[in-house]
Amino acid sequence: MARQQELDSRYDPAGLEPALYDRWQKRGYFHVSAADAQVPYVVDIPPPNVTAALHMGHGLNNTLQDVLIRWRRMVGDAALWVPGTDHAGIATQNVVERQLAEDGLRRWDLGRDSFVDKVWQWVETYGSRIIEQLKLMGCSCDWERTRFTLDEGLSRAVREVFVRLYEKDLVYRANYIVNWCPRCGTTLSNEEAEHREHGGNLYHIRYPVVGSDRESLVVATTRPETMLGDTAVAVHPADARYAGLVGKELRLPLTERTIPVVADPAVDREFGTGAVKVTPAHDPNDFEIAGRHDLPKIDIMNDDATLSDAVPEAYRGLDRFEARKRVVADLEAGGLLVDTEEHIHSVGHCYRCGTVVEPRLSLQWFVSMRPLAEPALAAYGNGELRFHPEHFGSTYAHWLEHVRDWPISRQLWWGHRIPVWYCQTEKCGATVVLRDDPECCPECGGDLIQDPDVLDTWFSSWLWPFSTLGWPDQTEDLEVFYPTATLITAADILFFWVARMVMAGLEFMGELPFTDVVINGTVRDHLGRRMSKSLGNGIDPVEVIDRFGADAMRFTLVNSAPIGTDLFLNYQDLDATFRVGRNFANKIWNAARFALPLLDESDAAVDLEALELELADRWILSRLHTATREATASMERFRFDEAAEAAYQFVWSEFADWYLELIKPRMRGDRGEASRAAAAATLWHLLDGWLRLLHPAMPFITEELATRLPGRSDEFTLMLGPWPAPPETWSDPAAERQMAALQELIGTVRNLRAEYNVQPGTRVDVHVASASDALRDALLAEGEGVRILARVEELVESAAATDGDPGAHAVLRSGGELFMPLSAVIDLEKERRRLHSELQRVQQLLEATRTKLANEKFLGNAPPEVVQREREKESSLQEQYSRLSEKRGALGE
RNA sequence: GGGCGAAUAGCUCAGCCUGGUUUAGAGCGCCUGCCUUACAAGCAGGAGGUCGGGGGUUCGAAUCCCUCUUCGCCCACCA
Repeated sequence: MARQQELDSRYDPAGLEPALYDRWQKRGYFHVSAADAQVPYVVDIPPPNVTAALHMGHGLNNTLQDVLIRWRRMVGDAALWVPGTDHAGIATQNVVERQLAEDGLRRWDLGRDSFVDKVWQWVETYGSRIIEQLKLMGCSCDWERTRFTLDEGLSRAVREVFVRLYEKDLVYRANYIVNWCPRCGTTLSNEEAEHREHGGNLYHIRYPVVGSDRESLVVATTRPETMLGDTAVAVHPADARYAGLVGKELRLPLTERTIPVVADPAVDREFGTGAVKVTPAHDPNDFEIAGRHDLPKIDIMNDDATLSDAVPEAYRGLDRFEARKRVVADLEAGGLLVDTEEHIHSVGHCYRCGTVVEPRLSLQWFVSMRPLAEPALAAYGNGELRFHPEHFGSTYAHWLEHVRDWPISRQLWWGHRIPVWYCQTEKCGATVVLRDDPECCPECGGDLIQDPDVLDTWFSSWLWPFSTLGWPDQTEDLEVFYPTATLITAADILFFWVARMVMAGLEFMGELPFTDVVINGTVRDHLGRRMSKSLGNGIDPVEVIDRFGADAMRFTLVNSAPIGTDLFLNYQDLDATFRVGRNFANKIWNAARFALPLLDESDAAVDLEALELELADRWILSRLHTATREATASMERFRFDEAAEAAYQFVWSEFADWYLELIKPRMRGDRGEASRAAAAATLWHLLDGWLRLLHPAMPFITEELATRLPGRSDEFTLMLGPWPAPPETWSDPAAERQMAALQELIGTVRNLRAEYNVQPGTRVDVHVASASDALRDALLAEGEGVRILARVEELVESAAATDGDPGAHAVLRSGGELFMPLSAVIDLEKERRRLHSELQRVQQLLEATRTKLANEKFLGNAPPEVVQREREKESSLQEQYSRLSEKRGALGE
C-alpha cells in the first residue's frame, strides 16, 4: 500500500499540502447546509478587500479563524466559516484609475457606465487572488458560500436597509462639514480620516477695525488660506480684552469684504490670541458658531482643493498649499502678519491615499447614529457581547458613547448606488427613496434623476452577518445560522466594522450578530513597525508557505501570538522567524516515521483497559489526558496560543523525549510480547490523540500521518473529529509521581556525568539509597529505562549509597540519594565545592521555610493545607540538608 | 485633552483576574559535550531574572491597592 512506504527524514510539506486540500474540498468537508446543521457554529470572515493580496495580517487572522472553526467541527458542531471579499469602494476605484492613468486616461474620459464595467472586469480577473491564497493556507471556508459585498444579494440587503432607515428617519440628507479627500474626490467618514501629528505654523494675523486707524484684532490660524472664507471673528463673551469690539465690523485683509466680531462661548480665551477667525464652510467649530450667529458660509474650494471663484481673483485656481504661501506672503507684505510660531497639531489624512483631507461644507447623506448606538452599548453593558481580551470592550464602549453621525455618501462610481431619486419637475421636486428603481416620479409622474453618489463600503459590510445568509429574504440559512458565534478580527476595524455590525444586527435582526469578539494582534516587524508595502518590511505568506509549509507558518503564528498581543516577525530572517513551526513539523514527522512501522492494524482495535499497561504507558496516557484537558480549556477561552503550547510541550518534551525512548527496548521485544503489545497499543492511541489535538493548528501534516496509522481506511479524515476526550481512567497521579521520581534520577545522573565530563560512551554504576516509595516502584518497573537513558551499567539499590570508592553524591528532591563511583575521573575538590553550593542552596530554602513555620500568625491564618505543605517542604529540605552535609563531612572540609 | 494597555532571563512572551504547588516558567539566542540506527530542522547538560522604581494591604505579593517613571495603541471640532 502506498501509505506504508518509507517516509523521508525531512518533512516536505510542498509535496503533501495541495493534494490534501484538494481531497478535503472534493469530499465537501468545508460545506455545511442548513438542513443537516444540528448545532451550528458560525464564523464570518472579515472580508478582505477585493484588491488585496494576502499579507501576514491576513495570515494571522485567518489562521486563528481556521483553528477555531476546525476545532468546533471536530467537536461535532455544524461549523460554518462564511468567506467572501469586500468591494472596497475607494481602494478598488483607485486601482483601476491608476491603470487608466497609465494610458493617460481619467475615469471621466470613459464615462460612468464603462468605467464601472472596467472595474468589474478587474474584479473578475484579479478579485479571487486572495481566495486562492487562503486555500494555500489551508483555510476550511465553505467556498460554496463565497460572497462579495457588491453582489446581487448583498445589493438587495443594502437597499432594503437604506430604505428602512430612511423610513425611520435614521438616514437624512444635510449640509455639514465633512472630511473631503481632494485626490479621491470624495467625502470620508471620521473613521476614514487618519489623524497624524504634523509640525506646522500658527500664523497670527491682524484684522483692522473698519473706520479706525488704530483698532484691530489679531487672530491665530494654522490654515491661513481659509481666511478668504471668513465671515466673522469670534471672541469669548466674557473676555474683557475684546468686550468693546463685539458688534463692530472688521476689514478682512486681502479681500474687499468686512466681517463682524461676534461673541461666542465656544471660544477658548487661553488659546492663541483668544480671537478666532470664523470660516463656517471649512471648520466644524466655525460651522456651529455660524449657525448660532446666522453667518454666511462661503465654500472657497473646488473639489480638487484649488481655490474657487469665491475668493479674490489673485488666488483663484491655486492649490490650497500654494494659496497658503501666497496668502502668508501677501499678508506679510501688507504688514498684517503679526507673528508666526511653530505649532504641532494633528492633521487628517485619507486612509486610502494619504492625502491631507479638507474639512468642507457639503451636502451628504448621513446615518443618525445615537439611536443605533444605544442598544449596541446596552448589549455590551449587560454582558451579552463579550470581547477577548476583555479590555477592548472599553474601547468599543468609549467610541459608542461619543459616536457621531455617519456620512455615508461617497462621490465615487464604484459601489452601491444610493437608492434616492429627485423629481425634476419644478413644482413637485420630490425626493423618492425606493426599493425598486422607479420609472417616473410617483408623486407627479415627472422625470427623476438618481442621486449620483454611491454608499460607503462599510454600509454594505456592516450587514455581512445576515446579508450573506440571504437576508432580506427569510431563508432557512438565516434561520439556522444567524446569529453567528464568534468574530475574529483586528483592532483597527473595531469601529469601522465591528461596532457597526452590532448596530445593524440589533436594528435589523433584533439580535446580536455574534456573542464573542476576538481581537488578534497587529503583525509588526522586529523593529515594531507596522508591516507595509511602502516600508518594504512585509512578509509574503505565500513565500513562507512555499519554503516552510502552511503548517509551519500556522503553528508559528498561533503559538507566538496570544490574542490582543502584537506579533513581531523579522522579515529579514524568515528562517529564524518560522523555525519554531518548521522544526516542530519536522519533529512530528520523524516521531511518526519512527512509530508508524512499529504498529499494525490490531493495535487500533485493542482496548487499553484490557492490557497490562506498564508505568511508562500509564504515565504517558495520564499526561495526554492532562494535555488534552488543558488544550480544550484554552480553546474554549480563545487562548489558541496556550492550546498550541500544551500540545507542543506534550508531543516534544513528554511523548518524544521520554515515552518513545522508554519503549524502544519493549518494541524490539526485549521484555516479551505482552509488554510489546501494550506499548504498541498505547502508542497507537497516543498518536491518534495528539494528532487530533494538533489538527486545528497543523491540519496538513496531522491529516497525512493520521491517515497512515494502520487500520485506517482511505476514507479516513481527522477533519470531522472527534475531538479527543481521554477517559478519566487515564488520569493516574501515582504513575505521574513515579515517573517524576524516575526523571529526576535520570536527570541527576546526566548532570553528574556532564559535571565530571564522563564520555557519552562510558557506562557508569549508580547506587541508590533511601529511595522514596515512588522511586522504588519506578525503578522496579523501569530500571532498564534508567540504564539506557542515563547510560548506567549497574543500578544498585543499597542501604548506604557508597561503596568506599570516591565518587559523586546527590540528593533527590523526590526522596532518596544517589552515589556514582567515579574513581577514574573524580575531582575531590570539585565534588566538595559542588556539595557545598548545593548545601547552601538547600539551607537558604530551609531557613525561609522555618521562618515561616515559626510565625504564629502564619500558622493561625494560613489555610491548613498550606501549612501542611510547608511542613512537608521543611522535612524534605531537612532530609536533603542532613544527607548533603553528611556527604560533605565524609569528604572532609 | 480623553480612553485603553504594557513594563518578568540577551530577545519574544506565559504566569497576575481567583495571593500560598515551580524551590519564578517556555521558545529563541548563548555556552559545553555528542552524527546514541525517528529527527544535527536533532540529543544531553549548563549559564542567565532584586518579576520597572517607591509606598501600602496581608501571616504571606510577580500576583491586590496607591503613586512615580518609561514605552505603545486608540479617540478628540489643539482655531
